[in-house]
Amino acid sequence: MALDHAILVSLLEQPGSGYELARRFERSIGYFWTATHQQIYRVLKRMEADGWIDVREVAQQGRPDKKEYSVAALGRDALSRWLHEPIQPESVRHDLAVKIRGAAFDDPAALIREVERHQRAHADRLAHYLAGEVRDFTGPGAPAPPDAGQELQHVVLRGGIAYERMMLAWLDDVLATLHRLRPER
Amino acid sequence: MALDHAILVSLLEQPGSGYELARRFERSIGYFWTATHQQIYRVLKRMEADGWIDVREVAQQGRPDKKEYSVAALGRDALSRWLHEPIQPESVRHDLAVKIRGAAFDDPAALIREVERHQRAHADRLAHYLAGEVRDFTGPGAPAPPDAGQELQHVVLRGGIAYERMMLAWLDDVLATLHRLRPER
DNA sequence: TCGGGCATGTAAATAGTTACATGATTCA
DNA sequence: TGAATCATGTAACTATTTACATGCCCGA
Repeated sequence: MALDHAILVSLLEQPGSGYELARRFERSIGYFWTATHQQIYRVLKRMEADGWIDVREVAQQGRPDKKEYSVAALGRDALSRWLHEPIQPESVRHDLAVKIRGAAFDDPAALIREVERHQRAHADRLAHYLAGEVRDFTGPGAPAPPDAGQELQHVVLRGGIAYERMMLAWLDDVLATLHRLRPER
Repeated sequence: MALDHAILVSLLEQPGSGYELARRFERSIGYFWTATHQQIYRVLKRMEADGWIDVREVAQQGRPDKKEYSVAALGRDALSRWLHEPIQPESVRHDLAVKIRGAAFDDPAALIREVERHQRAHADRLAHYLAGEVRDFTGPGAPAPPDAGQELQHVVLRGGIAYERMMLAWLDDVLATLHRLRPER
């Protein structure tokens, strides 16, 4: 289970509250590991009880108080242990592929809208990634020379960019296939 | 939840037993939706109780009897309903990306072996996909002209191929980055 | 005063993983 | 005889999702 570890990494990059983590899981780290705030609060509680993370109550002005979590020595050890363990081939969950194969038993043309929707979502995400890359890594405001952490974050982002480009190209292929199968043409 | 639907699609493509489904989920449909036999038997039982699928006891020679499942009208309806519903952006789970970002707080070079392992796994899977493509779709034994079902299965397979190629290229990028970060060099 | 953002949670249901269990047949 | 394949399951645990819940502050 890597939610624990994803949270530890995020807290090492920047300590923060459960709420802040939940927002990071909607962007940034959330692009390769999703989690809702309910899950995050539960895991934070457990990791705190296990001594993996420390809490600090932070009073804020004009906002509710928050609990700022940071990684303790035990948490660092747990992360390190996980990093040195091999991980098994990741399990994929690709609804759209199931739908495409299922379309053979329904109306393939009915999927066109759905595929177009996905294509737009991927195009948006790609644009977002590319903007982030310029902002954080390749633009004039980016730190030079980058440190190891930045290099590693950048290569993960490049993976996201490559993934979105691959998906857009494939969804084009899917659309062309669906159009070819339409009876009326 | 798409496991139900993945099973329905697989049974429409070819009726079969829980055991056979479990093996399909190790190949073919399993490349974009994973499930273990325990999950499959549970879902089959539920779908049978709901009248989505029919069972037929099949006696076999030299093997235990099996229950052959096939999709009933109610199951087809359920699948059709799902196909016409939009699906939400899929949630990603990418352990390796978490590990790479985590490596900033450990020894990045220690990840090299792990990344190489993943690269080999993706290369194997790509070779497997390409062999399947020739066998089922582009080779001389393939049916010509292909029907809609084959076209759709082929486009899903092309997606798998594109994914594996993208991953191999990205893992090269990751390795180059990790090597660049090694202190000794 | 109403909606949205900040902040934290509980409860219930569903899904997924891991471990255990059984029993037949075939092949080395 | 022992391992591998075929075949089906139960039980316990862990993870994830969805729904419900509270309360403060700020700006329109």
